[in-house]
Amino acid sequence: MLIGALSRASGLSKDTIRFYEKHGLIAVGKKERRFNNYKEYTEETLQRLQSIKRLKGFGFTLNEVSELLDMLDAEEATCKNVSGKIDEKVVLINQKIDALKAVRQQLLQGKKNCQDETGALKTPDEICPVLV
Amino acid sequence: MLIGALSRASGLSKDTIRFYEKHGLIAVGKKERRFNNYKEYTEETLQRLQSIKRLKGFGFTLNEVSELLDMLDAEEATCKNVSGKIDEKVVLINQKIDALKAVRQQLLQGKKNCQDETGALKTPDEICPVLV
DNA sequence: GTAAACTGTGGAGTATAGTCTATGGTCTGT
DNA sequence: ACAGACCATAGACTATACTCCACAGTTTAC
Repeated sequence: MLIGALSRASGLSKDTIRFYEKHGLIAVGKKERRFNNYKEYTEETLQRLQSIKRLKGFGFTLNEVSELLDMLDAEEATCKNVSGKIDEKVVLINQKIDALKAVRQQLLQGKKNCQDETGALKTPDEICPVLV
Repeated sequence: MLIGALSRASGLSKDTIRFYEKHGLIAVGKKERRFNNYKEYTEETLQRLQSIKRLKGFGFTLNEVSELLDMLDAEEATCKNVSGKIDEKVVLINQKIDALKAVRQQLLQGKKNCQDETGALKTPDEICPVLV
């Protein structure tokens, strides 16, 4: 399969596929080249791209996806190891959520200085204290 | 005040201050130059930098900070207008939190395929289905 | 008087995840 | 034979927010 077909089959642009290639997420060696230098991709590469899409959907960065695929290549992609990665990612996500909640809290707290007890703006047309 | 003093007073690096200058968050005109071309900063600039730090702490991006400071310059930084910006930001934060929760859910759901009812890994040493 | 510390400008590099452009070779249909 | 579609490579560009570097002039301390 040439890159155009791979692109259509995977739903990823040719540029993206070449980008993944350049960054080692999928590999195309010299032996897979046609006489005219066109790259010939295999079914496994397509499956690999689908794994990448799936893992990206899980919120993993390309670096993390790369690590996971490396584990697959090394036959170390066991449930135990992958679960470990998932747990790490969940911890990070929880941290991000907490950070966002804190920021939201800060914002609403700042806004409170403009509001009275009912939530209405006290002095809608004055310079807002949030900025100073 | 020269940039070194401003840097110490604001807690921002000289590079960061120059970066903000280049992007129009603070302004230094020709009249504020000493005879030797050194820039002379005013107390207002220091306060402006502190506003920037504060607003960044609220989770606003530099572009948003820029808009807010522009409102200040145009004397439109009223509680009403600023509250509007805060509300927009809170909506965005809520969206981000929801997206992160969805991703977390996906991850935990994926992990479930490796677990039995008690949460223990069923087949810890087999290739994890999450990757395929 | 000279070295260290400071200032100015412009531009490159960092991380993330691609997208877009340019140039040139190849293949397919008529 | 030639247009139009396809392929390869390299490098530029996007957004965000700086950080670092090089080079050059200035000021300060001993």
